[in-house]
Amino acid sequence: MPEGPSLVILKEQLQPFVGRTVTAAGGYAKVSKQWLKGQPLQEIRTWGKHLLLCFPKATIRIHLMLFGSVKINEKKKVNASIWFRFGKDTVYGYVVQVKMITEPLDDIYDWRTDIMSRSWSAKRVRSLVQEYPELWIGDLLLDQQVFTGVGNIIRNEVLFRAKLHPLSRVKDIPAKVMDTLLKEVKAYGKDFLLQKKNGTLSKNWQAYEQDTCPRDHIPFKKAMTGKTKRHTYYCNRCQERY
DNA sequence: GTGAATGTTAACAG
DNA sequence: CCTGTTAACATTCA
Repeated sequence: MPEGPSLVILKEQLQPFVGRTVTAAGGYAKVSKQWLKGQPLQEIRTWGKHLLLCFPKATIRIHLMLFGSVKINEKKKVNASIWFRFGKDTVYGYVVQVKMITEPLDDIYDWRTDIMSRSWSAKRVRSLVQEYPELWIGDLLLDQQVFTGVGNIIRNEVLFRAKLHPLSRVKDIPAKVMDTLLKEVKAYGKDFLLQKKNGTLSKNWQAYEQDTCPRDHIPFKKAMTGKTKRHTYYCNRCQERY
């Protein structure tokens, strides 16, 4: 369930808990939790696929990985990796990876690469991209240090929108095409968020999990491209390979 | 029942 | 030592 935009939705759902105080916390995640009791939830942030629950003493980082979920007052059969009670309400994190962060967030996170952040900077991302001239763009798009919050769906949709082949070498991609790609990453992040909210996300996919190219009406290629063992969907005709 | 899926990292082999 | 592969963590859906 988790690419950058899904985390933004999660953050919004949890917003009512900001300002409330943890009355108990637990879960099987190997992270200390006893300190959470009595801590008010000060703020919720996201960095790509990281959900950051900020308390005075420290921040709890939650990553949903592939199967994780965060639920409010929904007790499942399986134990929660972590849970927080706020009086009568409980927030559960199921099958999530949990980490405690004590450093100031600004020291460890570069908000300029987060596609869902107001601080996102095409300029910053472009200069980072140039540090990997030999990589295939399809691989680099999944690098969270460069394209923070991009997952396999966004990767496929954005390559299609930019008419760019996943097996293009970064150094061979014309500047204009790279600019288009960066613009589409940001734009599709926004579209993803809106479509997910109104339940039309998968309906609007043009490439991901599709059989036919909507532009050329020929079959998409479905393959594991590059080093990444994730499926890529692309059209050999309209997505140019540089 | 089987396999694949919006993910990442630690352990291992060469 | 560096690099590439495999295992591991589980859940849900087709």
